[in-house]
Amino acid sequence: MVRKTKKKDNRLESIKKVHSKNDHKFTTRMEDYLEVISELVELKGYATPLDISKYMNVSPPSVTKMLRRLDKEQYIEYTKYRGLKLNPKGKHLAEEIRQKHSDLLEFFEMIGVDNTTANADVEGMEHHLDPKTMKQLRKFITFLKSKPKMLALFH
Amino acid sequence: MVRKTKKKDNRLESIKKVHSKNDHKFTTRMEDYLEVISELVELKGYATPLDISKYMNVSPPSVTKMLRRLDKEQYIEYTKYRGLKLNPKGKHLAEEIRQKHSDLLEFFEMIGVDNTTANADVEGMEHHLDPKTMKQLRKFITFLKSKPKMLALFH
DNA sequence: CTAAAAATTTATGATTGTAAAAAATGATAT
DNA sequence: ATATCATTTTTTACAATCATAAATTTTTAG
Repeated sequence: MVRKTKKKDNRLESIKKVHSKNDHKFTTRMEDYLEVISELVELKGYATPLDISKYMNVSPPSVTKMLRRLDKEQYIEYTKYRGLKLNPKGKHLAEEIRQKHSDLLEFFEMIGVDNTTANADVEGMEHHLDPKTMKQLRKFITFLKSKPKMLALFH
Repeated sequence: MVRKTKKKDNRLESIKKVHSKNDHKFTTRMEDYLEVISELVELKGYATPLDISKYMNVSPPSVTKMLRRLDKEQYIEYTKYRGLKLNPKGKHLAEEIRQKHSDLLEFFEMIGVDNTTANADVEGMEHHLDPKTMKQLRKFITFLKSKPKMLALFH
């Protein structure tokens, strides 16, 4: 009796802890933009507001506003009409997200999730995973890769 | 050359697809509230605005507003000052989230993520996973459980 | 030097949050 | 049983984030 209550209580307590205000300066939306910007820079060497708007599926004015925000918070250096450059801070964060994205995608495809679904899920999830979790996941992926026969058994 | 560009393009295309407007009637915030409400109902038989506000870490007025929204969208039946009841629609959604939560938690703990971290990550992720992905994950968890020696090898 | 394209500004809307004030409920003391 | 008072709940007024449409400005291409 007490045990059961205790367990549920813990669950609610966990949920509560998660919902407590975190003083993060960056929102997941900022991360989304940063990821797209970083992909574009990687791909073409630069990122225009129009391209960003296309891949974020938002209107150009939304992009302009976010660019100002990202500049103010030092993730990018942005000069209006002149373009933008990722700052070290932004580069670092984008790299972290890209790494998470890759790892999660690899894992999902390993366990048989189709590419489209995996990409969609990863895009939603990637902002919410602790480095500790990612470390364990990477370790596990490596382990799985070292046991190809085992994974074959699963499929 | 072309190959590399092609691959990156696909990645951006995937990201784009994910950010396209989905006409979901419910936001992840609504899901968060619904989850807490469902936990409270499970635990105490009812959910008061004050309790909800405590576990969501928001102020009571925020709760009142969300309750109206959830009522309008038919997830709960809410009569002011009188309490609330989960509708089938809300019950179903909450159950789905709880199931995801449990499964994800189980998996993370299997691969060695501590309970606190796992709970935090799961709370953030759970709203973003496709049923197809969850199905594969459950299948994989079952598989792992059937191979305890293998998992021991990982740890 | 234009005309088209791209980028930005302005005005505004939806969602989600708060603080402070008001209203309703419920518990207690007579 | 009811008047009173503390607690809970709701309303009101307003803020932050992120979005858009329409108008404007800047850049760029011919």
